[in-house]
Amino acid sequence: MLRLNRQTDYGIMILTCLVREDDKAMPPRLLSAPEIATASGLALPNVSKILKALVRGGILQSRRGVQGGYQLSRLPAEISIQQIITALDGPISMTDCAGEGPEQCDVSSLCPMSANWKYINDKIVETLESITPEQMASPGGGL
Amino acid sequence: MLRLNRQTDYGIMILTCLVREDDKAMPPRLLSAPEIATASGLALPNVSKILKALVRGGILQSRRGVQGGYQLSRLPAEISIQQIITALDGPISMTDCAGEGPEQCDVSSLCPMSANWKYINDKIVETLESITPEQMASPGGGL
DNA sequence: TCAAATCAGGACCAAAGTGGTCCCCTTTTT
DNA sequence: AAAAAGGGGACCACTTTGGTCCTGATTTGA
Repeated sequence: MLRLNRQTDYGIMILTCLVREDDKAMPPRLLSAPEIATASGLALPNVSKILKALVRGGILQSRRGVQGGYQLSRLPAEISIQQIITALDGPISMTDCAGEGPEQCDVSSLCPMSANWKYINDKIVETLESITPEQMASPGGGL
Repeated sequence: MLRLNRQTDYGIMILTCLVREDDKAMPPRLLSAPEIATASGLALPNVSKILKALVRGGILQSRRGVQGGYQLSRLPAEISIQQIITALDGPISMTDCAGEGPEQCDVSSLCPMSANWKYINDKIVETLESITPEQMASPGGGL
């Protein structure tokens, strides 16, 4: 069905929450995992797992300890859906041929499809790169 | 990883084979599943399964009996990657929200993301609709 | 200095999905 | 009637996903 996995879907929901909060509070304060779980309506353990992945992906920054929590690591406008997908689901790669790095395809040098798959892949990445969670949060979104 | 399943990948390979054959033979002749398996280098049982799905999806026509086989059900230029994906993997639907039909999301009328997901989904469908297996078969492909 | 709060990392398991093969039936030709 | 095809689906091993939980490391502040 060419569907994002659910973690990624949740991740985007979470980011839209955080972007909205980030907008409100100036300077932006840290939100703890339990707070984010409540705000998003998702279960804490799962939210926690997703937040950690978003930190690893460089989208969020975290601070441990009392009064610790998470915050965006850059401006909302500089975060794209594409980046979130990559953090939670790995790089987009429609087929083996479309992926980066050493090709597994035994005849990659001969196969004409390889280059075309890369092109298609890039097109989709481009589309997802152009959309921010900020836009996702508003009904019209300009989309 | 946002990857097509392997059946779909194979399906596109098979279609590029068929398009090439269709080009050669005038009038186009039927190709049997074993012939297509040989031409594509894939295992017969699997090829057979995929061909059946492509018939159900309206992309191929089949004829049973001796001298039976498969052929394109319309001109190569009228077949898109998108159609093949839909036949073998169901309609593209990045999230539950992005899908057609009755929404499962409990707050679809409130959720601002729903409309935006549909927009993103459409964009991707559009991209895949614009590419034909004919293009996939050529190294440059114009892509 | 110690307890509480908070994130980090990963183990773990049930459930679902995928990939691939095979079987039996129907249709068509000779 | 026999042989050559496709149609439909069952079946199962394997992998992936979704979700929870546990243990350890850090930070704050009383």
